[in-house]
Amino acid sequence: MTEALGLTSARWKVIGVIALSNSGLTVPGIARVLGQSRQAVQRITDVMVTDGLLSYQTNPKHKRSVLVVLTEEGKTAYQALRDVQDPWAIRNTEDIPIEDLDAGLRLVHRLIQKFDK
Amino acid sequence: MTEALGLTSARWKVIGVIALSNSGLTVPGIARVLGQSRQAVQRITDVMVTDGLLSYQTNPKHKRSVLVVLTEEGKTAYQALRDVQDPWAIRNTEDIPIEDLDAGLRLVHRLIQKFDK
DNA sequence: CGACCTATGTCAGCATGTTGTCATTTGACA
DNA sequence: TGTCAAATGACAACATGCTGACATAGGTCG
Repeated sequence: MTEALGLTSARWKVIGVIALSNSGLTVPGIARVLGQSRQAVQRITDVMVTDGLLSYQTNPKHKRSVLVVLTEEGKTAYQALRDVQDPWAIRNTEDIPIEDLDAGLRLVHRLIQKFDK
Repeated sequence: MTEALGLTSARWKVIGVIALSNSGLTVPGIARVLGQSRQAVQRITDVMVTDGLLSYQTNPKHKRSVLVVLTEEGKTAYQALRDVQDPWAIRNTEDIPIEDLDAGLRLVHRLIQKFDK
């Protein structure tokens, strides 16, 4: 799904997190949201900045830890992604009772919470 | 969980597949069961043979594609794994109604089947 | 039997993720 | 204000996975 847009799943995740934030996130911040190491995120964002999807912005609250924001190209990619993914998600779930999906989601959350302990 | 046994999750997966087979599997066969590339499995099994967990056995049905079998050390590791994982699985699910777990499993299977289409 | 497609082994390059280490910046606290 | 722990950046080593490519073995069909 991401391939047609020139993205990969890892970049998709990063774009998604940033798109849902208001004023940009630091690299370690993105890592915390994704539950990944900051080093892994750093590598991805560096490449994405090179590719023009993201840009680093001065962080008024921290001298070294810059904020990661979407460029116009990044925002376009995010929207293109949504235009593909949303219909896909609907297509694959529309014939399943909402109660079933909800119960499944609650079960998964419950298990995750147990595993984190 | 695997770390204490000197294993990794990738090796765990391979051992599990082989343990459930009767007379050994070929590398591409393991890959098909796991839904992974044969190259990825080949790399893992090569290391595991070096480490003494697996051994390659002549395949009467194929000159080049050998069978992968568990060594005694491999069987011991598998059992040690089960001794840790089974209680863990029970511990994390015993207070959840079996109907809920079953419904969740059916939902996941249903979604996977949709995604595969 | 020979041609041809498929399966397999093998090597290479790449993407994604982890952990460990060390220097530097931040921020809280005595 | 000085100290010190936590957070961050940066680099390295490694594990796991993918795809592509090429040669060889297996099996089917004319």
